Amino acid sequence: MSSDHPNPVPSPLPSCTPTLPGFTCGLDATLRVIAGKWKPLILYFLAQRGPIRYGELRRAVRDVSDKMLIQQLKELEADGLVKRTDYREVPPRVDYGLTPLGRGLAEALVPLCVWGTENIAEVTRLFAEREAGDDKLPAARTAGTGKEASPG
Amino acid sequence: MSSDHPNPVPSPLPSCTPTLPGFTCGLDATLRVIAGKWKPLILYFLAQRGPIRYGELRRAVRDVSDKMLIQQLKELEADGLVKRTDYREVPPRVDYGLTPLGRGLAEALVPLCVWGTENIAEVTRLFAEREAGDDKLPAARTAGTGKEASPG
DNA sequence: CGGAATCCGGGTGGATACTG
DNA sequence: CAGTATCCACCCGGATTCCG
Repeated sequence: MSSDHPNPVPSPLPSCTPTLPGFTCGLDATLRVIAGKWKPLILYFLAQRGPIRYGELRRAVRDVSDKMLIQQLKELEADGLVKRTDYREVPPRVDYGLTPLGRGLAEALVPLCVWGTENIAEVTRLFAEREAGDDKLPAARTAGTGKEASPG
Repeated sequence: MSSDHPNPVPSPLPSCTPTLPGFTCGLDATLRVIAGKWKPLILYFLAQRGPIRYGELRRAVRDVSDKMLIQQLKELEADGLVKRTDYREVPPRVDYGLTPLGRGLAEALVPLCVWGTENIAEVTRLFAEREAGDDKLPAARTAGTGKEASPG
């Protein structure tokens, strides 16, 4: 069963140092840190636009509620990725920026952003098919990731 | 802590082509594709180990149930990232591999893997503090997104 | 071995109203 | 402006059971 299968064998990716305590691999560790619907987007916007105020961040990350934004920001802050600065003024002024750790993580997101931009046509078409109701995928689609599919 | 400004202005990241139809940016599009607790891990394992059988993949992605693994694989297949091959044998033999599109996405995950590996110490410490019940984070941890990535 | 179907609890996350 | 508090629908995802 070595040479007779129709699947072309791709060249393997660089190793992931799979022997880590508590985590499957480095990717696993990263995924747990950015686990949360809005965290990658938050990190990336903060990286792009520098320390920005709460309201501006909320406008940038569209479709996010106050509750979720605050919640995820608090977690990111507790994880040492985001730094909050309260200027203690009236009216209130608070801004959020990245720590060095957070900036490193944000930079690691760049290839994902590039991939999405380069393959935007494919992705758009895929989501259009999802919306149209695929015959071959009755429940897997609706139960999958259809929640945030409202077009903005 | 170095003697830096409280809010150091980071060097801006490369642009994200923020004017895309339906998506906030390229990163947003990518995130919707890999939305799902196990999808990035699945993609990465498939990229590393080539076309592998179902059982082997399940062993690689630990802590995943059959239901979730199958579900996410189906979505990845429907999205044109994963290719399933059924050899129609008894006992059944099926393997999963990446399409060119999936391969590209998996390669975009490499920096995240690298970041996790390089910062494994920080991440491990953070999660240890979470488990210990942090005094400074009474409710944000328990009510927050501490566990999963909401595939959304 | 490789799946499919069903039940089901709990967490996620949205909406709304309110505060300083 | 920058949050906070509360309610609750909904979906994720685990366990179990059955099929080809």
